[in-house]
Order: sequence, then C-alpha cells, then structure tokens
Amino acid sequence: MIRTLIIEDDFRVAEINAAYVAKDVDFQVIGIANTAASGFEMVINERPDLVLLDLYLPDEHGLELFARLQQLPRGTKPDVFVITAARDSQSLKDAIQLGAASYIVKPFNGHELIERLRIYKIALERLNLSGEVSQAEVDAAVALMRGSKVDEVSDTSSNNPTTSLIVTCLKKNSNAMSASEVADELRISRATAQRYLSQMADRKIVSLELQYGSAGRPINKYKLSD
Amino acid sequence: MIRTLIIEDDFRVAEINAAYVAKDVDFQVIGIANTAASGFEMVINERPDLVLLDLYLPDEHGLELFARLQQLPRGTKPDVFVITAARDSQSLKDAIQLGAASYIVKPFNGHELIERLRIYKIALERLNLSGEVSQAEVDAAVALMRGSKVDEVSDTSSNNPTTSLIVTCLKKNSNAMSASEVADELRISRATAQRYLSQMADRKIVSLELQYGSAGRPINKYKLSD
DNA sequence: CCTCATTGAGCAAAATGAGCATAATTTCAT
DNA sequence: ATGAAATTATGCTCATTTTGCTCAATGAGG
Repeated sequence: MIRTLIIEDDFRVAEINAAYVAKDVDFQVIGIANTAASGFEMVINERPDLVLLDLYLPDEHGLELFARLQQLPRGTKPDVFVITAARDSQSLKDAIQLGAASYIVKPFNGHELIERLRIYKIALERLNLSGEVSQAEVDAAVALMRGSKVDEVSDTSSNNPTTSLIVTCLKKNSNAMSASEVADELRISRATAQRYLSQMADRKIVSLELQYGSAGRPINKYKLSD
Repeated sequence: MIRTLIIEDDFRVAEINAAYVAKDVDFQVIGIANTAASGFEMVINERPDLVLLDLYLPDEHGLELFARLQQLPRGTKPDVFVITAARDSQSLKDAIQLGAASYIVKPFNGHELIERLRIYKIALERLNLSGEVSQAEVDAAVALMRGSKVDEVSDTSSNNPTTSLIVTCLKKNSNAMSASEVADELRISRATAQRYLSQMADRKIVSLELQYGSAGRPINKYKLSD
C-alpha cells in the first residue's frame, strides 16, 4: 500500500486528485495539506511514501518545501510528484534537479495521473528486484521511475478486447490505416477507433504518421510498431 | 562549457573518465577528487555544473556525499551522474530519489559515458527553452535529463507533429531551404510550410536569410538555429 | 438499484490547402 | 536617373475536413 499525501491549496482540486489516486487500490490517500507548513508536518508525522505537491502554496513556494523534504533521512523522505501550472523551464529544471519522480502540468487529464501512478508502482516493483541488475535493467527502472513511457510497461496492458481487435485489424493490413478505415472494417464508431488508436500511439503499440494533401486536418494513419 | 568534477578514489579510473569527458568539447574537466571531503570542498570552491560521482569512497559513502550536495542552494548545486559498481536496488533507489541525472553501472564502455554526456547536454539545451512548454515537451526534457536514449524522445521536442517533420527535413539538408522546397520534400502545401517556417523563425527555432537574384520577392530561406 | 466501463453521437477546435491581395524585387522604357 | 511594368514570393483568409473530447446511453456485475 503506497501511502500518499496531497499538498494542494485548492481544496476542490485536492479532492479530485484524491479521488483519482484512490482509484488504484494499491494507493491510499492518507491526508491533504493546504499549506507548506502543514504539509511538512504531515510528512514528519505520517511518513507518506509519496507526495503529490503543488508548487503554488500560500506560505512557501512548493520547490522550497521540496528541497526541505529532500533533506530528510532516507526512511522519512517521500517520493514527490510535482503537479503544477508552472511551465517555465526554470521550475522544471529545479524540480528535476531536486529529484521529482514526475512533473505533471496543469490542467491535466485525470487518467493521465492514474497512468503515472501505475507506472510509478511498476517502477517500485522493478526496483525491488532481488540480486544484481544489469545496466539495461537499471535504465529501464530509472526511466519508469521518472515517468517515461516505455514499451515494457505498455505491453502488459493490452488485454482490452477492443485493443486486441484493432491490433488484429492492423495486422491484416500492411498499409497504415486511418481511424475511419479501422472503424469501417470493425463496424465500430470512428470516435471509438480514434480513441483507442490515440492511446495505442501514446503507448507505442502503433506508430503514427500524418497524411497531408487536402484542406482540413491531416489524416492520422496508424501502423503497428515493429 | 559544462564544468565537470570527477569524484573517484581510483586515480587510473578517474583519468580514463576524464579523457572520455574531454572528448566532448562542450565539457571541461575542472578537477579530480579522491575523497568525499575533498570532493565536497571542490564543489564549494569551483562550482562545477556536473559531478561524476563514484559511490565507494574511502571516507564517506558516495550517497551520503550526494545527499549533502543536494542540500546546497540552487546556484551552487551541481547535477550528479552516479558511476558505480553498486548494482543493488537500494543504492539505485536512493540515487534516483536523490535526483541523479544518470546512474552508470561499472564496468562500462567509455563511449556509453560519451553518449550519456551528449544526451545530458541536449537535455540542458532543451531545458533552456524560452516561454511556456507543453506537457509533451516537459516529458521529453525530463526523459532526456534522466538519460533516456535521444531517439526515443528527441523527436517529440514540439507537440505539433508538422513542426517535427519540418525540423527533421531541415536537419537532413545542410543548406537553407525555402518554404517551397520544404513543401515539395514533405508533400505538404507551400502555404502550410510557409506558415510553420514563419512561426519557427519567430520562435528562433530556425534562422531566416533572404535569397536575391531574380525579379519578384526575395526567397525566404530557413536553416535550423545553432 | 447503483456503479463502472464502454460506446456512439455530435460539436468545438485544430489543421490544412486553395487562391487572392499584397509586397518586393528585377527589368525595361523614357 | 526615374517611374512603370513584369515577375515572383509571401501573408493571409476562408472553406473544408479531421481530431479530440464531452456527454448521454447502455449493459455487466455487485
């Protein structure tokens, strides 16, 4: 059970994030703090494994709080997801250098948070390997820990039947196919085909190329990745 | 110039690493320390941008030194590559949590070090973007900063796929290209190529030079900025 | 009956190409 | 030397077409 503290001054946002976190049964929201001071105190008292940290806090900048958290000893120090509207490169640099496990830019899709939590969980599992690991395993674990999407993670989640249907459809056609074409072939709606193909492209199951040539948006064409 | 300090107790290994670092003209080795104490002191005095840190040091464990480095203020604190024979997952976890920019397992191929330095350099350049960045750009920068291979992430430097295509096209051609030439090469319209190239010139992604020599408006020629 | 996952409808937004007005140069006539 | 004409590129608008997304409907399962 990954005990998670949310540090966010906007209570409604905090509750929404808490609801998303709770969707994964391996995570437990142990509290919400709306200031840096109360957040720090809860870290000391409750010993969360993970903190979702907003950068704009009323009493102290989130990165300063993060720096203080990083000074805690190993067993007390949580991992930190930075969740913020700040998109300037200095904030990003500082968060990376401080060791943020993830940097999520507001506004974001709740399912994206769920996905990053899932990847983080898998990274922890990978890091709990017994015995010595190769450089390749190290790199894979590091990439996971930092929220990168890698092929190994995405492969384990394609048991959804519609995804399987689409994969089969793409296998049958050597040419790249558009969402409309996949929809026609499978007798599903264009919206559904588009939704799944976009997700599959994000997870590197398929590759995306654009077909230009007429007015209007270019056509997304999808092909199974090698 | 990225000023680099090597903290390594085995002098021969330190010299070999220094030689590899020096192969990249953008890196300068400013010193070699063989203990944690002298390493810490050189960080304070010389203000390196980057430290290559061995974990087995005679006077203090490398991760403890790393934790002390992470307590330094932003301007003084270097980025840290961990280079070590330690392959146990606890060391890896701790290094990741402390914010290691890279974790390299001994023994390693010198060219691998060069490659990681190159990726790190590109990540720094990416992080020096002006203006606000999208989540995709954030993720790409974070992934680079953490040592992921460039080909996985570098092509997603902009969240607009047409911009990426144009960048790739300009990379392939050492000569400056006009909008018509880019359009022909990519099978997109001249208007679209012109639109994007103008925007990219405004954002300093490309530089603009005019080609004179015939009646009519001069031809805008675009080249990737350095 | 309630919750959740999945789906399709349909709309707003995004992105493109056609094509025209304008800009900017070279050429030519005076 | 100067102004007009010819030439050719750019900038921009608008119609078109696709994507991304929200919301309601539906069915499965508890």
